[in-house]
Amino acid sequence: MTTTPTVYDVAERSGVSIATVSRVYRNPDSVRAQTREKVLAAARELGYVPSGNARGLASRSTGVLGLCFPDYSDPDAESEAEAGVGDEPDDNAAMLYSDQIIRGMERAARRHGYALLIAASLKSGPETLVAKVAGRVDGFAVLARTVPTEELEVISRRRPVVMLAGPREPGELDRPVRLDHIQVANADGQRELTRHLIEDHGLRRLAYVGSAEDSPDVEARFRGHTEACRAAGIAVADAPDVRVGMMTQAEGARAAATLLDGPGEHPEALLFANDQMAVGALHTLEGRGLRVPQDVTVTGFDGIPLSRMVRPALTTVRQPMRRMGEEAVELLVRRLNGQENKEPESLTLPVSVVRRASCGC
Amino acid sequence: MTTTPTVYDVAERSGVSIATVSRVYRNPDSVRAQTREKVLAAARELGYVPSGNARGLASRSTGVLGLCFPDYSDPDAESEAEAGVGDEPDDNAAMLYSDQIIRGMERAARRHGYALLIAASLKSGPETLVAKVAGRVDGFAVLARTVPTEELEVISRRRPVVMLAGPREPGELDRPVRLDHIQVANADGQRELTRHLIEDHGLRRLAYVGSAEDSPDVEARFRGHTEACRAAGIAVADAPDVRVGMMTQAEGARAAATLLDGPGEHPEALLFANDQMAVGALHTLEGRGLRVPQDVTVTGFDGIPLSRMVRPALTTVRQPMRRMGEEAVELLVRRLNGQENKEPESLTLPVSVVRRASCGC
DNA sequence: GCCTATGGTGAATGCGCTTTCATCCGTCGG
DNA sequence: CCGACGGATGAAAGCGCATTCACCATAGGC
Repeated sequence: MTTTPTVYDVAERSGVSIATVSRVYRNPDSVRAQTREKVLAAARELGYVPSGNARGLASRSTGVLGLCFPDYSDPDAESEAEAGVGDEPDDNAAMLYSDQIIRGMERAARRHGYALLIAASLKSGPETLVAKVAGRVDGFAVLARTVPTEELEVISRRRPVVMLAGPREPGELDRPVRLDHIQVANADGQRELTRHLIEDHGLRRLAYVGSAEDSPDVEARFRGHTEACRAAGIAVADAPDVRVGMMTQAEGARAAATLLDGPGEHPEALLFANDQMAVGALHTLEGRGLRVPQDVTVTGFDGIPLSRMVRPALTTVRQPMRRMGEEAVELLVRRLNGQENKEPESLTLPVSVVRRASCGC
Repeated sequence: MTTTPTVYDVAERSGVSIATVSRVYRNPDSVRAQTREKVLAAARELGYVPSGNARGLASRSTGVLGLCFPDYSDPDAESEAEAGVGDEPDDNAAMLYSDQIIRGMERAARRHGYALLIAASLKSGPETLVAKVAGRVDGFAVLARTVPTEELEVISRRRPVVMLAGPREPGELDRPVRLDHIQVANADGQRELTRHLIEDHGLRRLAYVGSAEDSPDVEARFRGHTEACRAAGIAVADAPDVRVGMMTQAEGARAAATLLDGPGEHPEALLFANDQMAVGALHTLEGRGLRVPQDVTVTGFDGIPLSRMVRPALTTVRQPMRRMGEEAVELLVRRLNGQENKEPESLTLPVSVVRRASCGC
């Protein structure tokens, strides 16, 4: 690897100008076949690989879309899993959320001729994410509040940005940042699920487990739950019955214990704001000899693969995460094709209640 | 979006030179705090986002690593899944192979300060992949034979490339392309698993199901199987007992049926070259009222999450896919840090037999 | 009080490519 | 036989940044 060959080298070797070399790659038909072959041969001999940077710089576009997502990784769980001790259910399942989005975006991006640049937010350097992603892509998606609002504000003035889940309009109330936005019908889904438990299964004593973080998604889910309860004349508190720190299996197991150990009769149904926690609860219940759904009903939210693998299979609300990734790309592509100054769009994807064994269906 | 601001605009607005603006981003400490603030303020006002392209061009590196993987997508399965009809087990599980690698690479890349550019191979334009990925990254990994050997040959002369799984040295025999290479101990794993069935469970009539494609991985697994059989004095054919086209659940189910319907006593154990097929076989067996493992033993290979969710849980060989992704990044990073002209490395990652219910453990 | 460090800054160059615009040559109509 | 015309190619001007190198001021050192 002395010095990597450039258009100049290829041009010289094939006896043409750099403009022609460029044409061979960008618009082969505009070059005489014979000339083209000469150039390609020279390129092959030299091991010429066009510089994406130079190309992007000169043409003012990269052909790459980006995705920023939060740093879910738990270093401890990670190393433990790597060590090969036991199966790593939590980790595998937990990742699927962002994985599905990646998958969806990748596929849609490919259809439109884009590649996908992914980066998890690093809490390190100040402008790390901006530099790493925003500067290298034509547009990108951000998972919830991965990127500081202020940065988003600056970037979104120059590049299409679509926010996935999370708040509709981040930023101060007086100066909101308006972005394209895609979310799922969290409230609708949970409302329907709760309604199902109440009306179809005749359950009345429901307990809801949400998260402590300020998550618009979880709030919306709880709101749906509340609405369904109110509609059925069931009293509900203003806040979830239990709030956990992280929405993991371990926390779900703990929350279940808390609810069962509470005063009075235990709830007939434990509703969790995600599947992870619900699965954790299943373990707790099994450990205590309580049968699901005969003794207690358990439900989740998300529809991760794990939810249908556990016994009993989990009744949950399926989120179309892959579709969300795809829609994000579609939106970005639309923006890049001349819709720059249209008003921000907000898309709400429908969810579906998946009735499985854990609610008695 | 009139014209996007550049260093020049920021420089002018803050009354400094472009060199200083550049310093503010690349090496903040080398600029007086007061000057720095001025610059950052101007940048904020203008909505300045440094151009990754220009940066990469000037500094001759991108800070991005790449991954090319095959286009697994099955459009039909896809749309069906999106339509929401039923759960989509096959799809979810099938993707995990590359997802795990992505995850591993992403994480390792992040640790080293790189972002990850992913692209599935498109059979379209000639130099698509090269242009899209190779030109934009500092180095990249290729999953098996995703990229035409000839392209790889050219690219690898200029960029670190590591091949994941697949052949050790692609290319013509007389002119092999030597790349860094990471694989798993396919033969070891299968040998150990087969040995386990023979010695620990006393099974003798084993049937192996592989794939028809020319896959070095599957070949290696079958070789391990063969060795274990020979070592135990059991006769085996030169080829798998059944070869399927794609290694899917459906094909696995079909293969199981074929084996059970064969002449004479049916095999005591069905060994599959991956988990997908084994899971499919489980369905077939259940449908016929055969108990696993009492009537038939079933094993897989890969250790995908699905393998432990099914009933009975599948005995299999776990591949450290995530680790493979991580090692790929480590290798690339090492190359990028001055090991350019070292001999190609080949790394074989250990696998582990996971004994679960489907073999009687 | 002169000379040398030292830290902060600006001028200028080049990274490798795309993209007009101009040029050249051969061809065709008159 | 001449000018117009069209296709293939070359010349040259950036694209936005990093990076010497030179420069200037100030701070010490003698």
